[in-house]
Amino acid sequence: MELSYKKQNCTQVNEEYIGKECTLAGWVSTVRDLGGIIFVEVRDRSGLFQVVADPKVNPQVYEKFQELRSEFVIQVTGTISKRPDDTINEKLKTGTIEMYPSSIEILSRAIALPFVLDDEGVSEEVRLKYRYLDIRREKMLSNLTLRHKIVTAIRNYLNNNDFLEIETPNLTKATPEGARDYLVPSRVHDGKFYALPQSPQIFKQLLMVGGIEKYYQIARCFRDEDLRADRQPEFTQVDIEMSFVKQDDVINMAEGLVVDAFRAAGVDVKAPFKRLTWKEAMERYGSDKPDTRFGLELFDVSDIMAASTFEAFKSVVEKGGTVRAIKIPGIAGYSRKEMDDVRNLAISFGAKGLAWITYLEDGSVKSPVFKFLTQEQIDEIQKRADAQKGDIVFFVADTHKVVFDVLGRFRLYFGDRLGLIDKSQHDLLWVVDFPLFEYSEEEDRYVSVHHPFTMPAYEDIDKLETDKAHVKSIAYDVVYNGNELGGGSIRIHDPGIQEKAFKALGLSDEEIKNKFEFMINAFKYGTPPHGGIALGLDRLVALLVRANSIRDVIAFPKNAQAKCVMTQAPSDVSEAQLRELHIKLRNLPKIH
RNA sequence: GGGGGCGUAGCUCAGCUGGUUAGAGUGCUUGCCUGUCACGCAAGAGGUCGCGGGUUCGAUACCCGUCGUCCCCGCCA
Repeated sequence: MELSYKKQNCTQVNEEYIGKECTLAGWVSTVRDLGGIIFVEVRDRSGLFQVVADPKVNPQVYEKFQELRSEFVIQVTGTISKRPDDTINEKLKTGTIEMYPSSIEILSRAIALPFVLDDEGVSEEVRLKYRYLDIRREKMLSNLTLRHKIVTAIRNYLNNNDFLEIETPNLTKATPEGARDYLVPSRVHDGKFYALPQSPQIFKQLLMVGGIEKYYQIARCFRDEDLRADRQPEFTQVDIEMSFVKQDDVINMAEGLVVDAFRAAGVDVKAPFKRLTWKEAMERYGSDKPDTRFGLELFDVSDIMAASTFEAFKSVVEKGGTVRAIKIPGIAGYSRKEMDDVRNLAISFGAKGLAWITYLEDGSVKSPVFKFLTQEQIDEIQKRADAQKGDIVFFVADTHKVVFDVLGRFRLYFGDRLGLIDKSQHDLLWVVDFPLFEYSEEEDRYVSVHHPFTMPAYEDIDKLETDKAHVKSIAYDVVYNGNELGGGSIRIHDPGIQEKAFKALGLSDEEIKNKFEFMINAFKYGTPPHGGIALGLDRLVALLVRANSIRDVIAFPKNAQAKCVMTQAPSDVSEAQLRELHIKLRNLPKIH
């Protein structure tokens, strides 16, 4: 596209343009003033192009070039020429050609930048404060470009499969469960608040009631929780819902989408992906998002410990807990201090203690728990672990939840520390058959693992009233290299089952009516069986560009304190604005 | 809410066991330089050592507090 100020992009110009006139516009990337001749690299989004000012060729242009400084915005027009053979720069796409401009226009000047653009070591704090400059960096440009390509691939895939892209409200109703809401006060309605959506969940289900059948949205979601490297208060989900589907339909659709999204990032993966049940994932890897690029699988020794004289472990099993173990190869030589560190690590992960058996290189075997075990029991453990000289087997006894959590983290820790993870792999899998509920100690009731609209497994519907802990759900997560890319479920489309599900969560009739009446009503008017999935776009892109933080794939992210260091949001507002919103602060901000 | 790391020039950092004039690289400014591409050479400007308090004859350094920032746990249906 030819623009008024610019007829070519920098890297569009190639040797075919030699002898032709071009007009480039962009930023001054570098000025190399050799005294009698000045070289300037012009940068636009496409890349770099060298222009040369020689007083013998054009004294007026040379004079103007002496004014140029880094990041000035300029327009140059001139004929493209081949560089002398010995001055070709192979690092540059346009390194065989250059321009001696016949005219130069300074479109805008720039003061000295707060940091050097090609310096990789600049702190994130500075980068975020001047994000508009940070975005000029090649790395950020390529991250945002790849994000665009991935979104484009996703849109193409869904459009080609007959989906409609539909927007849902950002001003909506506070949701009862889940994350904390961002609230938006209503000026029109004194004392009332909208909430920003944590996800378009309810609306996309109502679109199914509305007969849309196949919906998607690149949806902004908001959660007022503490941040992490991979969590922002506002983030983007690829939100999808389909009617007349069972689990395999959604999974097949999503696999095609992930394959296309990865291809857009230059990564070839093949569908179908592996599938693990939630139970298998927990028992083998201690995680519902297992990284299966390496082994170190957990194994069960509850039966052995229950038969031992080791009271601490025995009693755990008798109370319904479990004792599981993990074999870590080649660390039997750990010093006393290293073992103390390992034990402290286990405790920091939530273990009450840590037991182990060390298989020393000299063939001897040592353990603080041998006195509680018979030789047969010791042999059986070695057999299950397939322990060799140099290995250590660690044991944790507690509730299933704690044991899996501790050993799962142990596994990741040692996988990383021992360099067992093949970073070149692209390990994609589904975790299916999640439990529908989990018990919340804090609230002393069962809460949804996924959300309250998740369909129970057909064979478990009876258990909604009798055995909540063992109700499986038709919910599935897609996992990439040990990271949750997304998850979804088949939804309840039967008002009767939905009511049972709400009751199982301990919601009273009144609460159900207040919070979900519109939804229950909607479902009375003919609701297709439906289900869907949501994929975390920021995390997906961050993983594919191997960024340390999703902030690196978001143009204007918040920092870890949920502040925008560039705009200083969130900020105080005027008393007048508050009054209009009928809001009185408990602690007024300091006068400024 | 809890734990840990960091805070010294515009940027990235060094600074010994507490010692008198706080350094380097880079960026910036100026001068010289006609084929550079991390141009080179030279000179110069640039500091509330985050802030407050304490210990001390003396604190950038030690202690306490506080603020900022990053990571992790909790939390994130």
